[in-house]
Amino acid sequence: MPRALNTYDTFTAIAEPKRRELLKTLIGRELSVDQVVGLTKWNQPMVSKHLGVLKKPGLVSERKEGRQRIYSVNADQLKPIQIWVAQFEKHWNTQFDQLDNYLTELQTKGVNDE
Amino acid sequence: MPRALNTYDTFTAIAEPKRRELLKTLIGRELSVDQVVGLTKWNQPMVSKHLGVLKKPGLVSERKEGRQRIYSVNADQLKPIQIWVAQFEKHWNTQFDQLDNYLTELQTKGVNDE
DNA sequence: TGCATATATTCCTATATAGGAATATAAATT
DNA sequence: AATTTATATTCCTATATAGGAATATATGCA
Repeated sequence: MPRALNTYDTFTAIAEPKRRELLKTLIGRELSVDQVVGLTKWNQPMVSKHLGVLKKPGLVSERKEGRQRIYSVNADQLKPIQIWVAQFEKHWNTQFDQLDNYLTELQTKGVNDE
Repeated sequence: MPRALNTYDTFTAIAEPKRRELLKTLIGRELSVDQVVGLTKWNQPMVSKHLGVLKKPGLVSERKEGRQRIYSVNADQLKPIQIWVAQFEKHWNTQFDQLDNYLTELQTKGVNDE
């Protein structure tokens, strides 16, 4: 079998790079599907489909306005992720120089998945 | 196509509930495969396979000791997740009562994916 | 009503992959 | 060497699902 039958919880939704990109595109603003298409250069059905997946666990909300659908991020829905990761925080390597190295490296190379 | 060809980055690795459970089991201690089998009650090949997936993005490390392989979590590898989620933090609903409700709810019902 | 615009859905295909069963490898012990 | 113990791998199957193409739906406008 593939990933368990439940699929499309928050963790699964953000496992897909395109959907992370989509969420980032929507940060702090409301966009119609067409505007997202313009920004991402993806074809329209692809945008609609990924937005649909993000909608299932409530990561995005949708609002009708004329014939447009305006989407926005429900950032709150990422809290479960944050909380889950936080369990591991106290076991991070907390030495300052290493954290510093890490951040420097990020600035230099960029994060893999933004 | 399924999820992009890259698969098995950190985000994908933790999208699987069993693997999250596995990581949690390993927090703060070193365990042999057999010990993990004992704790999880999964069959041995399943444990080995999931550990293998977690090893690819470096979420766990493995060390030989006799005929055992001792696994431990590299919590640091979850930083990219933390950093990615942090982009959205400032857009969270920050009202105290709501956060409080949320935490209370967590205590009551437990988190969906622990 | 008819047409244009905006978005969603359906159909299709390729492929990743979780899980089970069986087997292979590797190390220790006798 | 043979056996036992610990772990990994291979083979198989079912299924989820990303992406493309085509189509459907829904709304607004002339």
